Amino acid sequence: MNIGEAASESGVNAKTIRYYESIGLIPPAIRAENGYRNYSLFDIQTLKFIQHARRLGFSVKDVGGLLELWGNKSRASADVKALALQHISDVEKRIGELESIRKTLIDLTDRCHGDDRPDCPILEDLAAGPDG
Amino acid sequence: MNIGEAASESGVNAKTIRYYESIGLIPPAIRAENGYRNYSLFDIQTLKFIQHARRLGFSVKDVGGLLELWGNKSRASADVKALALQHISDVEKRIGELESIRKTLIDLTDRCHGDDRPDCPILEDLAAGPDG
DNA sequence: CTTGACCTTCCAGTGACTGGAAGCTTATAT
DNA sequence: ATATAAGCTTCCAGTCACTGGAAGGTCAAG
Repeated sequence: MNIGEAASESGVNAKTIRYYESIGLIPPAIRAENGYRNYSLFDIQTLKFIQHARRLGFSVKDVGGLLELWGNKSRASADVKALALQHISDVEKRIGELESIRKTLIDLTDRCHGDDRPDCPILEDLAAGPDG
Repeated sequence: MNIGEAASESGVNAKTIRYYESIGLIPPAIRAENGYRNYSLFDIQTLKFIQHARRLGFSVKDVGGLLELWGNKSRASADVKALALQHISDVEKRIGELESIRKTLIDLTDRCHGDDRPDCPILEDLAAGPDG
């Protein structure tokens, strides 16, 4: 399977596949006689795994760790769970930050009349800061 | 005021201040005879404004727009409000995505026993995909 | 036999900084 | 006075995870 087909099968962009190879996330693809990369069904499976983990917000580095655990028959599920739990905690932290930002923004926009008059509490508060 | 003091007064890293100058977010600082950048209280105010807007997750480009509106006496508050409302919608979208990711991750980790046995639903589901 | 769709490599750009090197200037301690 | 440390300058490189584009080789269809 050429890289284009591998891309559409796995859902990972061809350019991204080459990129993953270049950073060592996946091993170098076997080449055909013409130099084209050749992918097996297992490679597609790996790419899909990567895609799913990335969609869940795992960093590429974390995905590397997950791939290793995935390929390692003797790994403990505790290792995987630890990585996932840490990621959940990161995600929750980020959600909390965004919620707080959202609250502030809604508060600001509620107080801005939003017409053609020039005075604007949003700008005033940005100038004054969170406590002003 | 030198850049170091401007940094601690405004809360914006000295390196970041130079960066903002280099990309044109702030005008080039006036220089002292020794070549050092010199900042006024108004500059500090501007840097604080930038810092607050960045903390609320506005992109640097958006901050540029806000700064313009802030400095433009004839601007309409509607313009500011529109920018803020768009940003709220972006933030909410991102929160939604993260919530969905969080749900999936919690579901996965709940089903992973997390001990020293090697079988792990997290890895299995990452391999199988969101529907598998 | 040519067109167009693939594939290859390599380089550059994105956003928003951050780190570090090399070389000034200034302030402090002795 | 001098040594040292802190602070300033510029410029280049690296981060993260791609993405776009140029220049060129290969392949299948009309």
